[in-house]
Amino acid sequence: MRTAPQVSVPCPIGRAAGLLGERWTLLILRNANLGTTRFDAFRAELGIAENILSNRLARLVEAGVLMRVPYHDGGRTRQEYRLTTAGAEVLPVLHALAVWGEEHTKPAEPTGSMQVIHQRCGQVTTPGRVCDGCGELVRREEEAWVRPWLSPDPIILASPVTTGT
Amino acid sequence: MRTAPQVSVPCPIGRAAGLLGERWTLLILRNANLGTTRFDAFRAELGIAENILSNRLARLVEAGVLMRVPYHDGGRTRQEYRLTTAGAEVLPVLHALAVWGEEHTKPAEPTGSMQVIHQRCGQVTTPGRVCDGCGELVRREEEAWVRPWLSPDPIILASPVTTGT
DNA sequence: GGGCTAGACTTGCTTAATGCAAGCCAGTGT
DNA sequence: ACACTGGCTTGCATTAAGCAAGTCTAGCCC
Repeated sequence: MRTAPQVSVPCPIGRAAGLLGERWTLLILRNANLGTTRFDAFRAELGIAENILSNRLARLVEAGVLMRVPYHDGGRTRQEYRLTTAGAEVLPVLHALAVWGEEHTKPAEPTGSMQVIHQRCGQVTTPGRVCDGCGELVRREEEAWVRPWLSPDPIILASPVTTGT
Repeated sequence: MRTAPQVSVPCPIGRAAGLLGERWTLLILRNANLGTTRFDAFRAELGIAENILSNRLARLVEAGVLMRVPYHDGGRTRQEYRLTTAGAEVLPVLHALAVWGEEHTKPAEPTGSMQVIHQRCGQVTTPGRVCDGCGELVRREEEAWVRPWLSPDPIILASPVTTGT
């Protein structure tokens, strides 16, 4: 399959789209930002075929967007896929997609729509940098998403593995 | 090929990604936002196969993101593809991708990087809603992109066909 | 200590999407 | 009358995606 066609074009949008615009990739990153880390969890949440998931995760690790981290599970070592800083920084892309999708597409059956909450002030805000409610910058650690078709509880965004925080 | 798998899921990001995240779609919309309207121009600029382009344009028209508009070419009628409001509103997605791509990907050979200019104040700004230079909201009509690997001249964004403006 | 189970993958095969080349059609310029 | 251009469509080969089944590791349970 070799590296995607657009990954080294001069246009940054082309390069970003070459990686992020592959099928499943944005969905994987969405869920990773919501805290999913394990192979099986991605598989179950997205309904993606396992070979494709394996392929996508490998590509995202190679691109430095996810990082394979060993973790301890009842005494044994397993792997999980954690966001890197680069992975966390696709958040604005997800925000933009959420806004556009909310505005210009329709779900099959009406459900409560997704909401972004600024935990610091408790207000619902439009996905973006600044809170509609209090006007402050929404820091990632203070942002939570409500996805009512899954659960009424807000989900705080996952923090990236940082070699530095 | 039927309508993409994710287009009616409850998550707006999934719906947006189901449409925009198809291969070529973001690139087509990028170029449409930069003023490309004709089939042949898209084909030449993107190097996309004609049957795929035909398919994508049809899908984007169906989704209400582009609109097929007849135009006059030396006496005969041809078709062009113009942005609708929905198409113009993918701009924030393109901005977010541009920022991410600039930050986290590398071109094959170093070229001057893409810049966004706020024509009102003349400053270069980070792609986004607010101008870094003057602090004002950047309106679409005041925004121009410089893509130095193609030309040093700024390109003003295309305006959508509006049934109302 | 033998079988069971969970997580994380591979492998093989089928179906769908992509890419390439060629062809078509209407109007236009020569 | 003929080549040409823009905008397609059709056919066929190649590549990617989806599905099912199998593998491997290592605890865990009795």
